[in-house]
Amino acid sequence: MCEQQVILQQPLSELIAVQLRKKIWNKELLFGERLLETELAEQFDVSRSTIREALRILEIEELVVSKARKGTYVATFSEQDIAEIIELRMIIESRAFVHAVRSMEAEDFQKLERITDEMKKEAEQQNWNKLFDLDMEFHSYVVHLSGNSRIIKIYNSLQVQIRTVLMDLDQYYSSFQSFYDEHVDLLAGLKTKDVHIVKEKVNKHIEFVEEKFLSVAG
Amino acid sequence: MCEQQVILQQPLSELIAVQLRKKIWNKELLFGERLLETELAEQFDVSRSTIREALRILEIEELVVSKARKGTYVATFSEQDIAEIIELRMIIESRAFVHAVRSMEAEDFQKLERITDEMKKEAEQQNWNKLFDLDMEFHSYVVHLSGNSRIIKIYNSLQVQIRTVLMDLDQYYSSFQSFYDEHVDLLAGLKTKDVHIVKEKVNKHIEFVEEKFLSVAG
DNA sequence: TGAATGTTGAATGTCGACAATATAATATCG
DNA sequence: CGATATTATATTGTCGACATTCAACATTCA
Repeated sequence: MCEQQVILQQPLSELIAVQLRKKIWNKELLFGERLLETELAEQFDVSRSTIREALRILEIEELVVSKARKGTYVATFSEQDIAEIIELRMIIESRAFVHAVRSMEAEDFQKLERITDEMKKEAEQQNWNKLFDLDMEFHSYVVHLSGNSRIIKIYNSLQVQIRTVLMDLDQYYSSFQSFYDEHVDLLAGLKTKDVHIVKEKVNKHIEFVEEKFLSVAG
Repeated sequence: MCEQQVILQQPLSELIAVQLRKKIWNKELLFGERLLETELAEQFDVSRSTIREALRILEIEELVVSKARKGTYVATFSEQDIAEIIELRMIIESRAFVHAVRSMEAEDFQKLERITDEMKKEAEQQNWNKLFDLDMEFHSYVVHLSGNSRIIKIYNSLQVQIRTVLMDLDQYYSSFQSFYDEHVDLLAGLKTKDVHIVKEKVNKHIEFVEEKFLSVAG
């Protein structure tokens, strides 16, 4: 019962950043909404300095935009933004998948197979949230195989953005099955170990996601 | 004579970040050196909060590394790091140059020609600093043509890192002429408007820079 | 002697307050 | 009455101090 002193490994600001991210995903904070440091400080019961540092973290992820002496706002994603995100994703993933073809071993394939198996289950239960987590896990795993920490960092931020945009269409988005199929197809491509095929499948997959994207922005 | 109140458009932290960056480039701060917030605050005559925000900016550029409750250090660039930087640069630039082929117009070519002309002058005077500025300008210009603000942001950070590493070999680096020739060749490639040729020349150019890079790290 | 454990000093994390600036609301003038 | 100038308020930028944590050293005991 007693509220024990919590020992923090992470700075408080990072925890706040996580919470803010969730609030955006849950639409407790809306796109374009202004974020008042004072207000947030009171709400989370921390100082403004801590809030400021948390906002910087979100700014790196481009989830919020702040202008000097004007304030910080939850990002809005225009069609232009979405096009940019997709282009960047395409660049990183096509490189990563081609890279992966050369380096993937048995255990890597097992890992991806396990993920798609889970996807199948969640797709049947139409659990969009879990499905999306698995999608992120799938793609992250492949990107991580590249071993380039800078690219991985960029990709992580990018995924946060993608998730933010896609969370917007959870209720509209219904093709759970085809979402699963897409990943099975992608995995099958990797198994061929044929660079050309993989490249093609990755681009096709991203175009598939792109369609979903644009149905929101448009 | 009177020290007038300076009106700042930018936050102080950004100005501090610029100065810190220069200090690193000028080797007033060495790779791996620990940065004490208190010390820097006193040195720049600002508060620790301001220093902290400046360090976050440099952290995004991967010019410093900070570990929670441990401290922040000027980055060190291992061979692995340099390989990562080169890979990322290659990915971004090859895309950007191919993109540019389709969109470049007369004035863009004039701009690049003006830059290479200046490079020739500076190469003759063996002014490595200026030469490098022009190199950054040349490549930035092409990347900016892509119009993808996210990629541009990433590229800007990347260039800071590249510059940081290359500044290390100013005295060792002597092939000014070939550095200039490289860019002329690159520009000639663009003029052909042949995607295949451009791709090849970009990769060749980056390999050229890579050699210089690795001579430091190794 | 050496490993484990306290102790101390220094540096980061966090805080609340003040200063500078932008937005708004109001007043003034043509 | 509309447009501009002025004041007022709200919000970000900056500051210095306190709290917490880490690393190095000293101390104790096997």
